[in-house]
Amino acid sequence: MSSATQPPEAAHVRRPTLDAVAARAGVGRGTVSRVINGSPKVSARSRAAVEQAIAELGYVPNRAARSLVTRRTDSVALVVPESETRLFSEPYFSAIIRGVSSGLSGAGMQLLLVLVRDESERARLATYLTEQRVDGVLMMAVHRDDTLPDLLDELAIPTVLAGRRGDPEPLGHVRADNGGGARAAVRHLLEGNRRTIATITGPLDMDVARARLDGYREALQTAGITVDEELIAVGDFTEEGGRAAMRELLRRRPRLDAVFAASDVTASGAVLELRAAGRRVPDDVAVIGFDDSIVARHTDPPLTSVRQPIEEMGRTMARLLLEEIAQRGKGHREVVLPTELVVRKSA
Amino acid sequence: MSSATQPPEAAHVRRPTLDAVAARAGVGRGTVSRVINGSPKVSARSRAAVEQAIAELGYVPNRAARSLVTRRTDSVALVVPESETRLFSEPYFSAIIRGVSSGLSGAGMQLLLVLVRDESERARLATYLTEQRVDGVLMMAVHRDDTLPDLLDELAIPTVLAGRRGDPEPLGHVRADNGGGARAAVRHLLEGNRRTIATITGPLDMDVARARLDGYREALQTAGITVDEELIAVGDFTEEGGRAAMRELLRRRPRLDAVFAASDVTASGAVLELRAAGRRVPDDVAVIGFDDSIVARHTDPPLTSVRQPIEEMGRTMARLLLEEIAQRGKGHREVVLPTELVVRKSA
DNA sequence: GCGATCCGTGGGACCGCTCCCACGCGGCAT
DNA sequence: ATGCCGCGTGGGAGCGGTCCCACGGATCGC
Repeated sequence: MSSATQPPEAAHVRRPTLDAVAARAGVGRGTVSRVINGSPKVSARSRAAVEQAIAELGYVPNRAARSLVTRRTDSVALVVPESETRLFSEPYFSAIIRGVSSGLSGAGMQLLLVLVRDESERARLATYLTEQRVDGVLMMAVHRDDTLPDLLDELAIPTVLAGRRGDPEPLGHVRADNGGGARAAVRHLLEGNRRTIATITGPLDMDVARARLDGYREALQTAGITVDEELIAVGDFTEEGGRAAMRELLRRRPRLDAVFAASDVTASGAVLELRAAGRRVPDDVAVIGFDDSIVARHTDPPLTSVRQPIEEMGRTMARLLLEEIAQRGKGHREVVLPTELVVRKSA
Repeated sequence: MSSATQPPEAAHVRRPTLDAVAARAGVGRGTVSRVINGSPKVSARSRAAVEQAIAELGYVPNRAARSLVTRRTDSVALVVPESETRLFSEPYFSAIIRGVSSGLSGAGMQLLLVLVRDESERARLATYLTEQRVDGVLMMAVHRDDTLPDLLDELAIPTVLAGRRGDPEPLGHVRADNGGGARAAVRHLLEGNRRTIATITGPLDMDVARARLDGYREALQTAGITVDEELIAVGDFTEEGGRAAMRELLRRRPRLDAVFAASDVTASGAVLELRAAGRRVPDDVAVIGFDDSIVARHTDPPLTSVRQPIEEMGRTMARLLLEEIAQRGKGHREVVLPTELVVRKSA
């Protein structure tokens, strides 16, 4: 396009400024600014002139200049404890991001990804957030004793959590209906005429784990079955944890005929251990997982599992955050999204 | 901490500015700026005074103001075609992000995540990048005919790709030694006395797929075996593609005794199909996958697979990009990282 | 017909930083 | 003593927007 007289190191061409647009359109800076920001107080002819000038010049406002004066950055941070990216059932991470990104797109908001590796980085993040660097924060995988959310609350930075730390949770958050999912799973097992139903939980300092355990209890009680505490083993969402818990359960209650695991990975560990013990799945023992992750489709037999609408959760988080940013205090809500039992071969 | 006389809606406390620091330290603005940016032309006593003032005030420079004048944003974008996040062996995505984030941390660079959903978003991204919004761009999953990289090249925006579009690739990029990994896999099969070794490729418009296929060919030729084109089936990295390709291969060459698949997911599809056809894995047919993803550990039997150092790739991408940003034109390099065969039960 | 009202507009002030120029001052050569 | 050099330094001039005030002209009511 451009001719040969350009300097070879053309680095960073100067982009047209608002002044340039104003000059070309034959109006003042203020008017151009108004057009860009959609103010109604502009005559039709001025608006047309400005819009044409913008198109001709290929003008795009400078973000830095704008945010210097507006004190808004038009970007939000998604904070993820690095330790969790590995542990969490893998697609979860991608799906949340996909959802958040989709919920943000259209609002012209940037997504900043912040992985927190260790305590020192966690401290640095605190400083970081204290600057006026983001308009809001999304947090994944918050533990019960995590203080970062409190800091955010204190700094009055709009925040939305994925899941809650406890009940009640003062901050806005989105979560799946973990209890409902667990109840559905146990109900399914009962309908399959299983009577001695065990469960392997997640770490009980996480609300998801507690909620799933509570759902398990409720479903049994509703069916008029007394909960046998010996049928409850604590896991940690890992495969190895699932194996260990399963061994323990088999020792305590050898005649169990079903297991509800709080994650697919845990369930896959349980299946391995059951097979090692000579039990057939689902013939002797039925197994249900949670998450409906990729693992569920690839175990042998494929796992019946509770699906949570992860991408939808991400999208909802973004929506809540945008609302909260737009009108502080109006938000601070919680949203619970439905789960769904996906029946495969293991139960 | 603060007393009760504060207004209830304390929103956005005014942070101290550089002027405030200068006043407190009893120096000029210029000196404070020099200290912050590590200029050597500051006397020890001035520096000490400034540093103390900064600490006392809890001063943090305003990013927007700085980048307005420096024309740097201190942030880089990671561009990911949304379609790929689903398709790609899942942990890949997380691992790259983890690596990039780790490579970026310390350099004080922000990571912007940009998922490109469709063509319209792709076009918008072009505009977006034309603004002075990021100092550099990382791109994942580039296809052969992707024009975005060319645009970036044209705009003189430092860019590093994950993988290359073709050979040669003018842009800086990082990739795994796909050919070497494939050769190692085939060699392993040969050492296990397999002689009729088939392969299921990925989509051949992607360099990774081609490189793995080439590695397969080379390993056979090195062993003095003529490549039988009927033993090559084209897949698409999906499970269903793997099944279809496997069916086709069994039809063409019923007596094959090994399969090298270009991804774990493909391999898992192949295993399912082999079992459906009554073949035992690995007894009758050995199978090797690629990626060493989570899927590999959970199939039955667990897959022997070629591991690529994904996180390391992300880290390296970040490093190359930072170098390129620091001194344009010096970079533009390519880095190839080694792969490694992980032997499990399937071969 | 005249003042009050309103609408659209131009442009100064400012956001918080970096860049750079000019200046003061001490040390050294002359 | 005089000049020169160079090191530290202060502060003015922007960077490219938004905000808001003041102003001109058309409209309105009486």
